[in-house]
Amino acid sequence: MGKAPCCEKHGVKRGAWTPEEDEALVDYITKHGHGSWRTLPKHAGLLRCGKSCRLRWINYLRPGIKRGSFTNEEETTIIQLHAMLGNRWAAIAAQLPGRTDNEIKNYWNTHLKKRVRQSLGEKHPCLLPDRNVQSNSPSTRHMVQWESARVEAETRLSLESTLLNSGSTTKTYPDYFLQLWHSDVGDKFRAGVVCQSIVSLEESCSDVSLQVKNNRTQSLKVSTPKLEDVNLIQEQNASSYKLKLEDDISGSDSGNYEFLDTSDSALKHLLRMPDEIGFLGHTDNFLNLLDGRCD
DNA sequence: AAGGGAACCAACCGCGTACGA
DNA sequence: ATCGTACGCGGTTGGTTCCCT
Repeated sequence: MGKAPCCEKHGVKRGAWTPEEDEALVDYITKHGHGSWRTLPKHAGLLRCGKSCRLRWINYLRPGIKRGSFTNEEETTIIQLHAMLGNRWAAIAAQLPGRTDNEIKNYWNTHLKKRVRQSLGEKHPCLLPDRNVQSNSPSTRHMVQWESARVEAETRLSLESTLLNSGSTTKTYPDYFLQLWHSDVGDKFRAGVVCQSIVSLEESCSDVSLQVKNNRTQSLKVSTPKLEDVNLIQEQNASSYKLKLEDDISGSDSGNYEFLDTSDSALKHLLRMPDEIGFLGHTDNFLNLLDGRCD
């Protein structure tokens, strides 16, 4: 089916919003609610497309938006959640009241990614793509980007595999997701925070994507648990969890670069993670979880 | 002082999906 | 079941500001 254009291109203003436009948008939404974003600009007397209005409202004008620099606690939360969720900015933003996905995404790309990479590079150089592979050739750069993505994906998969094996070992680490589960962020998930935002989180991870080689992608629909199921999720036993994880992983073939979108599966498993699963180590900083992988 | 590159961030674009007809 | 529409999300762009030489 054809994709409908988001808005008429002619007669629609673009670029930075003026204070007058902001005022008009705020006034209208305050009085009438946003209703249909598509028709809102017309009703509010704005020469903007609905999409633009929605973005402006959500990212800037909405009440409760927290401006200014991120606190250390927020930074830590972002880093830890990103380790679990990947680039699911909306899901991460759901854990940071007053922060928008766009803001978090920008902050990650401009501040945190670099810092985390630096930190990883110092402690765990093997997790970074080969720094010697640098080229101005577009094709080579493209390959480097692919390789970088593949390394990251394999690292995630490897960590998840380690989780599987942990049942038969008494080694203290590295139960990546389990440790995260028992970290500060995991505490928040288990406590009320996860209940408040469970809907948005579940919405954002309602599909598990299966990356197939040759860039073919197919979607595997999974059912979205209802709020009342949250308690049940907590009660699932360790063996069923492990079996589920094994099922997911056995369908992938890391050698051929077929792998689960472990960001999604990780969150899904986290939300189903039973308390009974024990783990013997604990650390607040997820970077520490990688200790021992490179040594 | 100037200009060039880097950093930052608001806004845009395209895709996937939910939902109603 | 199919199609059309609207919405939400993540990636990307481009304008502005900052910083260094």
